[in-house]
Amino acid sequence: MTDVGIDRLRDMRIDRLHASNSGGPASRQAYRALRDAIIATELEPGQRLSENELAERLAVSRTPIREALIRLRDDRFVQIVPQLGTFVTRISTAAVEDAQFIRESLECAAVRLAATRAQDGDLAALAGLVRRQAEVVGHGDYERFAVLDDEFHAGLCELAGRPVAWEVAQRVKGHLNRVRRLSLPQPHYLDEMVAEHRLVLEALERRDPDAAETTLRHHLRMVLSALPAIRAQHPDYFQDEERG
Amino acid sequence: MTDVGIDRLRDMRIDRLHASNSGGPASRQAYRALRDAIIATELEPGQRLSENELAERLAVSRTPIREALIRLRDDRFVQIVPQLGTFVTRISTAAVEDAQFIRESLECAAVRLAATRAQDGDLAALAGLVRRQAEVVGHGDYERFAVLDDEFHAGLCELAGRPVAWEVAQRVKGHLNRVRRLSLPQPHYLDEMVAEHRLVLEALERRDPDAAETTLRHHLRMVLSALPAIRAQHPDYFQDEERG
DNA sequence: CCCCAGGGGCTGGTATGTAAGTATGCAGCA
DNA sequence: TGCTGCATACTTACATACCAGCCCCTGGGG
Repeated sequence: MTDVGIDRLRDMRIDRLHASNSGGPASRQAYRALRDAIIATELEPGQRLSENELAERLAVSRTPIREALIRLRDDRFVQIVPQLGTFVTRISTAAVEDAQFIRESLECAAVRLAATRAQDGDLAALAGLVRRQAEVVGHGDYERFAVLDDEFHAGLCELAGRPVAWEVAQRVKGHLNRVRRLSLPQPHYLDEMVAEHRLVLEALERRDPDAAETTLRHHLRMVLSALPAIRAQHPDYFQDEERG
Repeated sequence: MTDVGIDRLRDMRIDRLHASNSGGPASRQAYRALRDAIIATELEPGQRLSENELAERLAVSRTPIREALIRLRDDRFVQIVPQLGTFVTRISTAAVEDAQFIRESLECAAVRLAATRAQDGDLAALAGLVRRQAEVVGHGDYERFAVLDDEFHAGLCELAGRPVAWEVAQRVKGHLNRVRRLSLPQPHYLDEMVAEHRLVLEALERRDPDAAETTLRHHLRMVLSALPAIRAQHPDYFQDEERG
């Protein structure tokens, strides 16, 4: 396990801690700040972290930092090796596929439920969401689209009466987002996303569980298509040379 | 939120900490000990926990206890209220159904994969497992069966090439186990379990994903059938009076 | 020149101390 | 009798201090 160099730690934008993460206890703020930084690869895969350094940089003691790192370890975003160090996990093809499997299983099961339970009013709200997505894509606002995208998928689980499905999916989704961030967003890619959202929505309006599931599954798998290209571009970010 | 009384804490069998949980750092041992105690309702739903009391009882400092409680909160087994106390979560019908949904979604997706990927040798191993289950049920060994049951479901995910599915399922399964422990095990119930395992196995041997999924889904839902009776028997263990 | 032994400086794991906030019970008053 | 307000004894959240173990570098011997 090579050390990328702790100097990179200085690249992390700690102002994240004072931005959207300002709510709640320090440990939770630290968790969000570190998680965001890892997903954005501001903290690079393989990089060694130091509890002391992080504590100093985020202006808190080691205790909340430690609690944040424990949660990140459960999320598999860091690997804690006693008496050696804490490392940002390298991207593993297997781990990404695991995350994809979990998300796909949960969301597809949810969308089937949604197709049978959804009320017209709920679907109208979802339709409005898709329209707004089309808008922001027109303006090339990638960040805003990411938020609306999350809201769409959260909405699906909500409609199914299983918001917990989205909570779990969101936790593993970080691994997918880290990969997605490495590929430059292409406008035409975003258009496809919105179009597929629309297809899912239409299947729901027809109360067709099979079509909804099939469409959503295809939609969710788009993310993985960019994986090989990214691994070729950033081989040092991956831990597996061969297909795992 | 009423306090059941901290005296109940003394009921917890701390020797658990020195039994199967002896491996690893103290924080992990504490986590397992507390989790086991909660699932076995040695720590009762709604009961207030004290970091100091637990630390004293498990003969460690408050730090590892605290880290264990944080993990348990992520698992939704305890609820931490700042400056007030930490409480064992009451059983929530909604939470149990959530856990059931997640487990069912993941395992059913896995068993479909297993039906297409399984090698003959793997299936033979699984068959041996089912045979051993029949044996221990014959001896009325409930504890041993629980272990073999876990191994069976873990094996399904393994065959699918998605061991992570079982890891996630196992974490939420604690909520289901806590309910199951409250219902007295009936020998004929165990026989049914083994029979259904056999049905799943046969579907796999036929490489029939649909049958495997349907059978497994029915099997997994057996646990929930006891829920209303348990709620009637232990109303104080539940947080929801109505169906939620 | 090469190899190996040892010490210093890290690491995470644990223990303990400090601060801030809430429920509770009792004292005093209407 | 019933209500109000304060002192107190808890709680968690956070900060600090200490410990054991590993890495690495360096200096001395072969």
